[in-house]
Amino acid sequence: MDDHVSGKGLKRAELARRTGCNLETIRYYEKITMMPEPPRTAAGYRVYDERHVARLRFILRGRELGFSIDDLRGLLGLVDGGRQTCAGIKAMTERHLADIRAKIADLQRIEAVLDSTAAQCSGEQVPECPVLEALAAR
Amino acid sequence: MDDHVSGKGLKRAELARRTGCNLETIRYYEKITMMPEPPRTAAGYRVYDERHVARLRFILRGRELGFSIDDLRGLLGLVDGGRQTCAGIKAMTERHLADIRAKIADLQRIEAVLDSTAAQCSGEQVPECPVLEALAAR
DNA sequence: CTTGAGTCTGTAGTGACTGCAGACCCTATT
DNA sequence: AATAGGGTCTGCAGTCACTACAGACTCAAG
Repeated sequence: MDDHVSGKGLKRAELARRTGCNLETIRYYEKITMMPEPPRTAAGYRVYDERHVARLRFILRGRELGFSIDDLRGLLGLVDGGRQTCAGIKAMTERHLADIRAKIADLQRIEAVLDSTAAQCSGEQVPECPVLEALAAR
Repeated sequence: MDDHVSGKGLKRAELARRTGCNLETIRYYEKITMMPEPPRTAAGYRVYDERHVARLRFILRGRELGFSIDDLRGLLGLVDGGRQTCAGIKAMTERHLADIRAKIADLQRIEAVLDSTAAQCSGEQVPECPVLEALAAR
């Protein structure tokens, strides 16, 4: 073991497990500079610590909330720079919130169409299916 | 002009305009066999007719409603084959509806998080921004 | 000392497009 | 008839955010 101090020095798989991130995605985030290059063991194995865990969780959570990689780069830039203009973050969040709401509205419209057309389906083998007609209609 | 009969024989740009589809996407749909290869003029220009318009609208509408290309391939296969088992289509639609509903639920959860955290933003330049903390939290 | 699991690298594939370069072609104007 | 401009053709590269793989290496356990 390169480290035997309790809890310190995670390998890639361990970081993946602790964050729920896909193994390869960690390497990908490093490549696109979303994650810093971690120190390595003599053999070249990546060694992560708690700050890496926190940062990766931040990224994953942001992605879960629908922020793009670029949005998160902005957010992380603020964190890294230390000068967090809360107003800026708020504005960004609110833009994003508007996006989310638009998406919800879209999906609800789709839901209504699908729901009403599926309800009309007899299940029989008929030449015209209401779902197909709903798709064809304009 | 290759055709001068009213309304017949659309060129690619015209099909794009009439359906709202991107010009290149038409060619893409042809390549992945979602759209049939249309007849060509002597010079090699694609010539579309009303059936192409209808089919492309069907595809675009389906995509708008969140069906994948593969879903639509299935749907179109039924249409093309003539043997439309309405029950099958209904089942597919209902699976898809469940997906849509799950997506709506997800987005609403995200909306709630973003909304409440953005609301806490003072707009001042503080060391800790609630949005950032919401992201970091787990 | 071997075996099996984990890690390393670079690269290719995914889905659903979108964009571009360079060669043709067609129409209208000079 | 020559030319200028648009539209169209082709193949291929790029996008986004990953995900998967092949082949070489390293490490700990039996």
